[in-house]
Amino acid sequence: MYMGSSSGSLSMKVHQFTRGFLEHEAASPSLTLGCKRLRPLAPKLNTTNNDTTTTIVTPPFDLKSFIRPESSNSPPKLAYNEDKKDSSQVESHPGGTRWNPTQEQIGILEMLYRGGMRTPNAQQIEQITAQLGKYGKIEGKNVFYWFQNHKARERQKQKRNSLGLSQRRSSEG
Amino acid sequence: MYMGSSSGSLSMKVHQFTRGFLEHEAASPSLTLGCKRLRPLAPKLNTTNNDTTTTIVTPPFDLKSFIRPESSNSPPKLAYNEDKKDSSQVESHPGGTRWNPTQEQIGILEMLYRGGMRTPNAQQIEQITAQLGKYGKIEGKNVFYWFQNHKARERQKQKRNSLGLSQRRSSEG
DNA sequence: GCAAATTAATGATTTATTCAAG
DNA sequence: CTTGAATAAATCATTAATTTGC
Repeated sequence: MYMGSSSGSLSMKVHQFTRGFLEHEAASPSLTLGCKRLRPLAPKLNTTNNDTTTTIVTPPFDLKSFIRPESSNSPPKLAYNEDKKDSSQVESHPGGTRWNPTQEQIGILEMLYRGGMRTPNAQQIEQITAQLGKYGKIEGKNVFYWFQNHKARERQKQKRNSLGLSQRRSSEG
Repeated sequence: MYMGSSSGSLSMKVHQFTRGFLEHEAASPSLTLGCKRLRPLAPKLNTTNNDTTTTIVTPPFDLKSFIRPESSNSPPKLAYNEDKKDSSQVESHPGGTRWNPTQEQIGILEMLYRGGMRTPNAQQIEQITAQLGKYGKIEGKNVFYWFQNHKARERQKQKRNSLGLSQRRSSEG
């Protein structure tokens, strides 16, 4: 683990608030969880023991509306928007499912990474996204994910490399 | 990555002293609560082209601006008002430390969990938060975290339990 | 009966793993 | 195979219970 703390200093309580404003798609589920009408099915919230006769104002919200029939994590990744409020014109990428960074973006990101940045916080991400947005469509979450993945993968490579070096002495000829 | 909860004109004002959160934060990517002005997150076609007339060519913007050494800004957590308890005792102070759920909130959450909900998405969380907000201050990220933690800890218990049972089976008979 | 110290519980963050698109 | 995206696991950090001493 990294964090760079918890190694002796017992007063180290400083932690940087990194992630923050990543935006994510809602992955609208198939079920319509309309919040318009809720069925007053719930009888009442049986609170533990109420010494007061205060009737808990049971919210008329239907639990079923929340509970997803299937916890399948494979929601339709359709690029649709059930509630297109701000339908901006789509860029030149049709089925744009995921961010495909441009060279400029990658370059800048790597530059930042090499510069020492590992987990930018909301503020940083905001700026990075703003800058990278000039070179192509990008969102804050993309920046966040990129750093996460890049860091993780660099470590993987490092690890593999390290192992490889040890073994690499006989084969590989 | 989350944002505030609320639906409404809830003033998202953070009383953070030094936290420096420009906005509410969230950690896991899965939520998408729209900001006041930001759209509720379009799945992917939501790129508001921020076309500023700023002709700032900005080279590669200052990397340093982003890369912030930890030592640079380490605002003391502060918030240690141990004996400072003369006025704010309500749970309405956002500048609090962390969410401490009420029994009602826990009850509803457990109810939902038992109902089968595991990883509610933004939409669900939005509603849950709205409802739970009636019983006490709460944010969307709290709901998200709760489910994450609860699920994980239930599994831990299950695992431990399972192991215990396995051992018992041997000498059982 | 209260307060400091300790423990237990759990909210919040970070990291590792996995999944899926290209 | 590469890699963005998502999830789960592990960990940290803080708060509430509980214990201990006066």
